[in-house]
Amino acid sequence: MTSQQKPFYITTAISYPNGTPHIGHAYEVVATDVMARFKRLDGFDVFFLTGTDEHGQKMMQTAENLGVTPAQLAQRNSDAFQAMNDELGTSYDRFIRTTDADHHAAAQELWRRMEANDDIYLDKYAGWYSVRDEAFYTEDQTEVREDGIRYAVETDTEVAWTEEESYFFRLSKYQDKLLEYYQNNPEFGAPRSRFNEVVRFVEGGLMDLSISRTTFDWGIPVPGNEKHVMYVWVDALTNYLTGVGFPDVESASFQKYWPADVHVIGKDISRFHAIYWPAFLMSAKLPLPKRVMIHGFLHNNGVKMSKSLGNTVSPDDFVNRYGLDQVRYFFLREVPFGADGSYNHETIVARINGDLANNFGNLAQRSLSMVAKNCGGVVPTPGELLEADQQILEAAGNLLEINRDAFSRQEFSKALESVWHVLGDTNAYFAEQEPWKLKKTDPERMATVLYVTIEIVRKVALLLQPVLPQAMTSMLNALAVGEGSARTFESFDSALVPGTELPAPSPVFPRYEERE
RNA sequence: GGGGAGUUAGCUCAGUUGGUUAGAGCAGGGGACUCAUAAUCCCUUGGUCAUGGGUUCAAGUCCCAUACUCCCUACCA
Repeated sequence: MTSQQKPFYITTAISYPNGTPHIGHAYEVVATDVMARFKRLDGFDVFFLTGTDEHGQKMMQTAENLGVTPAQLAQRNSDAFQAMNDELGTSYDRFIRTTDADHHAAAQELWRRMEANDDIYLDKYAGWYSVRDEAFYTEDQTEVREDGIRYAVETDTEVAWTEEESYFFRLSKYQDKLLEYYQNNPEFGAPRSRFNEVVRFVEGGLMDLSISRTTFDWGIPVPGNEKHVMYVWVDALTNYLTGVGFPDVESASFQKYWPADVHVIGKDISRFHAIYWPAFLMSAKLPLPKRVMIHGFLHNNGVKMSKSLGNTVSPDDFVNRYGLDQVRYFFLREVPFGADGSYNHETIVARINGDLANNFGNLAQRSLSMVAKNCGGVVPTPGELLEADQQILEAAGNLLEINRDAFSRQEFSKALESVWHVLGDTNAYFAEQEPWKLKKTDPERMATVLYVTIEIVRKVALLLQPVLPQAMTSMLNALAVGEGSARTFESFDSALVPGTELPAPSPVFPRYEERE
């Protein structure tokens, strides 16, 4: 890392660890990891933050039910989330926990800054409260039924008029400022349809936000009033600042990385990230993140996962069954990022066998094994390049720019599609040139065709490292590509050196075979 | 109730500021090849672009209506 490298700060949402991780968590983390790896290979100084959001009433309750302390529960499940990250090969730079000491300091400093800006006041939070739901409802969300008791319409639970002292954040003050920011930064929220929902919501008017609680104490105390703990979202969102050194705004880390380039989040929490978070930051007089990328949900065969249906799949099961790189590839290739997606066994196997094993794996294997058998196991020396050679090389050569462009908008499936288009053309090129015939008629021409083919495999392997880190390491090893800068995008436009000795090739992507 | 997105080949989806015979991948059918992971290549069958109107010399692409699907409408990725 040199100081000249451009910084790139990317985050996932932090997970609420009152349960163990599922496919949805894995999906988000993998996508973010791919983005981080891509940027690193492209010469950026990347900081990748992920972690767990451990405070709040639900954690307390879950802990109580399990007969452990909140801290114990948080530790246990946070560890499970970190283990998932490690299993998925996630290249995070820090795994943050909202129970970390520096995070306490950061959240309290954010609070003080908002307070100093006159955006926090003490009032009463009143409404129809359902003890069972732990939620307040507005009058029109409730109804008095025949028994004379008032119920929450949505959940059929009894409600009672309750008043609780609470600090409020002047969110209403930021309505126009937010709309102006959206207007001036049309790429702030993506995809467009999700961002529209956010904008419409703000246009509909913003009410001040209750940002503290007095009914439990598992949280970060409000500075100057220990009776209150911070609302969990004030606490949670601040993690993005803590991760890079806040409250020390003069620190090298904070100076370099803040504001964040991308917050990757799920569609259920877009409001917190695209409305509350920028408002908090405006209030605290801190720069705003550049982009909030909102992804969709994955459904098992179109059906939502649930424990009672018995169709839950843990990331663990997935990886053990299909393989890590295979799962990473499937996540990013199958579903346009931002849209909801569906997965099932057949589709996954089709991707693994069709795309990875057949189109790509086999192309590498057929060309490399010909090199091994007919070129003395070294990178062949190409002769004069014909038009067919130049065309296919040019198509592959364009891939880096195409991928940069797609990645800048987190369009992973588009990026991968462009790569596989070239792989398809390369298979056609290979078949058309018939190097196995040239072996007898024109060995020099054969050498050229093989060279062109394995050079394309090299370019593609470089590009696919973010998605397929393990397999592409093998692939680049098979091409005797050196470590270090030879494996970054800096070397994309260079080429294999004729005469370089190559190891004996073996298939990189096994086909998925059904068990009997 | 209000708001957003969508409805294109069997399946998953592309279709730029409206312009000639609507595309891709997978699946299906036929053929070729033998370097390769029974992989690959070539050819090919599939669409009245949800429905009904309208604007236009010209509409999948703009406008209106209808039907259906999904999502948002204040705290689970």
